Amino acid sequence: MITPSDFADRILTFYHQHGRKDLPWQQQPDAYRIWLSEIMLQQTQVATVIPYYRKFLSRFPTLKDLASASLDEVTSLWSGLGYYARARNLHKCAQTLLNHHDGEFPRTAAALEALPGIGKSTAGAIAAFAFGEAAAILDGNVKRVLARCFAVAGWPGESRVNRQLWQLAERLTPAQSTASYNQAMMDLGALICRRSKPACDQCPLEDICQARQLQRQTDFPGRKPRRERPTRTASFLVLRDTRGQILLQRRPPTGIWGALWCLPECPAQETDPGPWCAREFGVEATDLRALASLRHSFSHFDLTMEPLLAMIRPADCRIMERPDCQWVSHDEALQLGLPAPVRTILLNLETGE
DNA sequence: AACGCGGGGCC
DNA sequence: GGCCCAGCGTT
Repeated sequence: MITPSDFADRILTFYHQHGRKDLPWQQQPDAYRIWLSEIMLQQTQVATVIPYYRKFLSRFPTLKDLASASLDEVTSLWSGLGYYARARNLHKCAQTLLNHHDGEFPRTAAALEALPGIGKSTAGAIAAFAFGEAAAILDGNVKRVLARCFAVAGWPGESRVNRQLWQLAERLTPAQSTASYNQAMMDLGALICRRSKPACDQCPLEDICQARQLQRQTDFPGRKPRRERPTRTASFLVLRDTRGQILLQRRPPTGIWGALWCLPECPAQETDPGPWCAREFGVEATDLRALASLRHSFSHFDLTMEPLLAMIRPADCRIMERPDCQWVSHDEALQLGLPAPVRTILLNLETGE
């Protein structure tokens, strides 16, 4: 079995030869930029994150700017990136730092982990990249590299497997050059030790990788047990007044699309959306017309969305007075924090009529 | 159509 | 500590 120091040497050599050193958040690697990028990189690939990262940094150059922004503005910039709890936690974390930490990030992984949206791996990444702490990380890339190299069987979602991988990660992470090592492990997972078609001939661990010796690379890490995904259907109302304004409703603060602006969702059991509209919003919807339905998948169910276009009678246009609702123009709507499929429905409205 | 991806919240 | 929740992009 390879010694931790030989392992780290190989990874660091790989870093110097092939590691990514030109990512946007590596240019001025302060804690704010590292944190922002790490939160975005949870569940999301580098290529997707880059435009969002630039947008955020340009609108919120400092932690203070982010903390003093409204949640609405943060979710609006986050719109389309998914897992919106990350945006809520990002905003909350910025305010916590301003209010309780003198506007500074704590400098240890242990203290970082206490902040909203920062778990063990993200804490390790920030501590290592921003402050040089010898903290281990275990993101999806590192899990794949370690699971293959050491043939760790089982799905990392199982706590036994997760513990084993953390133990390996911590044992192998070097006390020096930790940031380069961590970056290299992520790069190795993302570029070489890919989920499918790993480029083993370019891997610095090729000769010691147990999965490769077994010719079973893609069996590691073990897959998440399959579960069937139910399908739900719901109608979403595009209520338009005579001036072409549209009614949007804010989602509850947590849960699906939490705190985002959405088209009013008419429950599936409502056979006739007209009366529901009258009860719920006190408006009379006329000229109901079905728009093209779309399928949207969540991690644990599929949603068939059936958009319904309806007119609001002129007399009803402004009777709507609810704090969770607003009438907006088409263009204003697109500026808000909308779930991706709602954005699609509104964009189709322009072209698809 | 499957798969992969970190963390929070609840019990 | 175990279980559920969550939204995209990629393959």
